[in-house]
Amino acid sequence: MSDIEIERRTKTNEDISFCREIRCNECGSLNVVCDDTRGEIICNDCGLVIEEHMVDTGPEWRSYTAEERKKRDRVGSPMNYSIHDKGLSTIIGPENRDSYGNNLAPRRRAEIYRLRKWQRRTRTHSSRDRNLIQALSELDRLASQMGIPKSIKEEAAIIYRKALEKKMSRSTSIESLVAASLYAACRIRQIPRTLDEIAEKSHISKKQLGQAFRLLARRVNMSIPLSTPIDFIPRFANDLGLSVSVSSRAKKLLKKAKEAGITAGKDPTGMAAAALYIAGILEDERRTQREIARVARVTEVTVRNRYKELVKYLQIAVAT
DNA sequence: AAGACGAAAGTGGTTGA
DNA sequence: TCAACAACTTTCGTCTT
Repeated sequence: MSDIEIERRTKTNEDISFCREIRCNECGSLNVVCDDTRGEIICNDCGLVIEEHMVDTGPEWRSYTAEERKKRDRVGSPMNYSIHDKGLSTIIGPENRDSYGNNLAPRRRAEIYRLRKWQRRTRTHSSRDRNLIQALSELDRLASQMGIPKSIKEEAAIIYRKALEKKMSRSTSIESLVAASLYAACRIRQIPRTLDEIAEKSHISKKQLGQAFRLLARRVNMSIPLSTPIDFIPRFANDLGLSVSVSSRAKKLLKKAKEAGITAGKDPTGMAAAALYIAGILEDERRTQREIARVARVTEVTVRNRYKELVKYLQIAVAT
C-alpha cells in the first residue's frame, strides 16, 4: 500500500478557485477546488474528481449593446469578430415611403438611398465575418454540450481563426473545422477528448473530423502534443466510479510501461483502459473488460491485447 | 449465465518506394 | 500513386467462474 502515492492536485494557478459549499463525498473534506481549465471539481485532500464535464456558465460570446460588450472581459482577440448582428439587424426596405405610406421628400429619399447602398456594401464585405459567427456559435454549442471549459473553448476559437487565415475554409466545412479546432485545443491542454466523442456530438463523421484535424495540424503550424494514456485516466476512472487509489495505480503502471517502451504506436485510450483494468484487479475494485471497453470506446479485444502486454512486462518487473 | 479468452478475417490509415 | 504493413475492430466459438 505504501508504494501507492496518492496524487493530489493542488491550487496552482488562478484557473482554480475554491467552492466552499461543496463537500467531498469520499472524505467529507470541504477543501474542494474548482478547476476551470480541466472542467473538473476536485477534492484537494483526497484527489477525488467530484464533478467533471462542467457546463460553462460564462457569458456569451456575442454581445449586442455597449454595456454587454464591457462585460466580455474573458475573451481576447477573437471577440473582434464575434460582435456581429448575425443577420438580425434592421434592413432598409426598398420602397421610398415612410411608415404611413406617404412618398418621401426628395432630400430624405437621397439619404435613404445612401443608407441602402452602404448597408449593401457592408453586408457583402462580411462573408468572412459571417463564417466566424456561424463557427463560433457552433463552437459554443459543441463545447457546452461536451462540458468543455471556457479556456479551452477560447483556445479552439483562436485556432479556428488561424485556420481561416490559412484559407482552410475553402476545402473544409465549417462544422469539421470547428470540431477539429476543439479537438486540437483539448490535445494542447492535455485533457484530450477522443475523435469519437467529438464526432458524435458534432454532426460529422469521425473520418471527416480526422481529415480536418490532420489538415489543420499541417497548415497551421503549431505543436500539438501527442495524447498520452495518462491523460485519459482521470476521466475514465471517474466514469467507471473507481477510487483514486485505482487511478493512481493505473498511472504508475502506465509510467512503467512507457519506460519499457511498450506504449509507442498504440492507441492511448486502449492503453489507458488496460491499465485501469489491471489496477482495478490489484486494488480489488474490479470492473469487467466490457465496462471498461465501453467508457474507453475501444473493443474488449483491444483491452485484452494491451492487458496481456502489460502483464507480460509486469512479470518481468516483479521477477527482477 | 456472464465474463474472459483467442483465432481469423476485415477495415481504415500510414509509410516508403 | 500504390502496395505493404501495423493497429484495431468484428465476429464467433470455447473455456472459466
